[in-house]
Amino acid sequence: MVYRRSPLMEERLANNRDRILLATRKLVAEGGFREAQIAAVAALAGMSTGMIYRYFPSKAELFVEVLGDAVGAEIEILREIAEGPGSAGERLHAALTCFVRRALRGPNLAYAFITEPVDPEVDTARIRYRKKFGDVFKAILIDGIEKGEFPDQDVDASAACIVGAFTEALVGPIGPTTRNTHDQQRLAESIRSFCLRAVGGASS
Amino acid sequence: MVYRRSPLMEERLANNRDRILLATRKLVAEGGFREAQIAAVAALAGMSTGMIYRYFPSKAELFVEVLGDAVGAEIEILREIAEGPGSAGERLHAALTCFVRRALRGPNLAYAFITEPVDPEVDTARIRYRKKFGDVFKAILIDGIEKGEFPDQDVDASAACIVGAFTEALVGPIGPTTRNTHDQQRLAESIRSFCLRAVGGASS
DNA sequence: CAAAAAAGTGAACACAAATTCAAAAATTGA
DNA sequence: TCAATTTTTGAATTTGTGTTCACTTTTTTG
Repeated sequence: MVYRRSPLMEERLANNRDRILLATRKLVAEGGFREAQIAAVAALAGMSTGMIYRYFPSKAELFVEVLGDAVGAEIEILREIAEGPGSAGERLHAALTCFVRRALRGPNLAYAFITEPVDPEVDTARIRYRKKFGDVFKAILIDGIEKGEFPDQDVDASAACIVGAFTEALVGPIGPTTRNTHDQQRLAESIRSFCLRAVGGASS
Repeated sequence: MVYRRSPLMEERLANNRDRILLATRKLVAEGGFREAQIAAVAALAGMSTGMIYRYFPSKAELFVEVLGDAVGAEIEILREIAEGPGSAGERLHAALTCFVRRALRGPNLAYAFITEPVDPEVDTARIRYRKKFGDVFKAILIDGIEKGEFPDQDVDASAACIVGAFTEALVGPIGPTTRNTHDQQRLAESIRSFCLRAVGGASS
């Protein structure tokens, strides 16, 4: 054999992979998954369609990875808050605020990740990731209940309800309406209050 | 002209239309929208594919109508509760119970109507219908706030949160898990408590 | 530079469904 | 029954993309 992958090449390959992911993310952020056809991704990444398949076995897996990366980042942020200092109520408050704000900042991306219709494979992943979001809240709830801050409750259901509540409250307004900062803050505040009351912590 | 549509024919036509709707509903209930291809619908309804297009301009519009009919029926039931007797808290309690129960009874249908990936046209309709669900709860909330039963709150946000909360809490378990009646009742109870606390009414 | 191997290309292919439409069957009124 | 008209059929067409693969280009090493 007279060819062996050099470190430089290695780097270029990794680079290509990143470019694909980046291009996909960008397209999804702009026009949702439906705008992110392989041809479009390839064009934006400046490579051929065939190339994509050198790095990802299928469009679905590419999407799942993009979804996972984005969700993973969000969860990391949330987890930091969840495991940080403060009472359970405070942390829940902070987590909710943070999440709603971030979702409103990138409406299309949020829509795509929360509910845009895609193929079943991607959807399965989405459900998994939603569960992960729930787990972060669940941890706070368990802690709060242990410390007597929150009343006893079905933490799985409550966690799911929290995720669902802001999901729904966000996606409605996200689609067509573009809101100003003031409205956004009010919305964030409303959702937060709802969830905090629901969980039994301080209402405002 | 020697052909004029007779009343008998008129009836047959209407019948065909109903058969199409029925077949579609059935297929969706069994295997979601994805199983309800035009060919399958036609086969189940006992007619040719071309026939479908005599009654519906496109698959999307057929789906929208099926979705609308099903949702309309649910909303009718909810509205009856909402406009019925009892305190706002009681009515909210009843409405939530009813909704969760009905959804759990027909899991696939609920899944299809709540989140199954479909094309954008249908999805737009779905968002509209979700809003309608929200409106029913919103009405109860407004009433309850007026009567001093619930604390003042952003009723739009709260309504959306309620819809989102049980939607999420239901769809998770709906997909793979088939639950027994006891679990279902617990789940219904959990969701209900969450929402009632959130709204500020009696907790249990 | 040359040969071997891998990376990269993009037009062609595959595929699954929705949709159409020319022809066949059925209905109607005389 | 017959001609006019409508309904019904289902094979063929269309459509939109994902995916492949024979070929070209680039990279690597002797």
